[in-house]
Amino acid sequence: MRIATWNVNSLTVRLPQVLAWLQDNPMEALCLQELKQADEKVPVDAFREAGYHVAFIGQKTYNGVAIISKAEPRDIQRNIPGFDDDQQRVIAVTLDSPQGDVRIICAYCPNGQAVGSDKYEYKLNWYRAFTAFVRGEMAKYPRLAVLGDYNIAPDDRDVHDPAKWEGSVLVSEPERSAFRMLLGLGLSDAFRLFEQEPKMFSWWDYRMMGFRRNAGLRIDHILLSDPLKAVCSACIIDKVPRRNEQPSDHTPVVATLDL
DNA sequence: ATGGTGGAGGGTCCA
Repeated sequence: MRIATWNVNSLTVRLPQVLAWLQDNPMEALCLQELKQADEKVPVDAFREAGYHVAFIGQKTYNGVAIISKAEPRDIQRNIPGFDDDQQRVIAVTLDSPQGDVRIICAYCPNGQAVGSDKYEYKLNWYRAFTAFVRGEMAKYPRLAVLGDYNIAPDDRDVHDPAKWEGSVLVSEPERSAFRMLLGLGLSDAFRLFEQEPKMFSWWDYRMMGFRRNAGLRIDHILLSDPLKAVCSACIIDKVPRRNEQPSDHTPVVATLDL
């Protein structure tokens, strides 16, 4: 099975690109972030016609996440239980696989805006709550994948110009430490299980021709529990959709699981 | 240091 994550920066705008990409790249699960649309606007019918279920939690203007899946989603969890938050950033589902249940968590982690800002503090608090949530999910579901826009570049290999970015939001040490806490639960960054080309990124700023200069960051990740790590045979960043007209500023990350 | 672009929504806010 293949699973993927893609921050689409408005599903209203990007729906045709998502459907076209799924046509070329069938997925057992596709995690979407930044829908930027209310629940009633989520294009459930369009996905159904393409052969997919949709579990989602929408939000007007900002945030909103969805999991597109071939199998019918079960045990849908929206948001982080016990974490009071009006921003819709998390959804989790259980999917059937030949080896048994696979738990999929889709997350749009906060951006943080700038180190020291209120939004930065919110980001670090959010990560504490999210890590506790994932710890609980791991205890319940051995086969767990956590996919999303983490808004953290884990180390300098994931940054086009580490000197320029040093200490700033998305790469600061407290953020990287929060990311390592997640890994510390027993999760592995699927992309780093394999040899990769240098300067591989998943996001490029719209401004200053970021994509043309490959001035990007790797901030979209697929984390796998050990039982899924053991069956993961590939993880790639698909840069093709970033070359579309009217692209998202992010591009999909895909993991292949031999299940 | 500033501002560059894109999305949403009708002000600016967010990324």
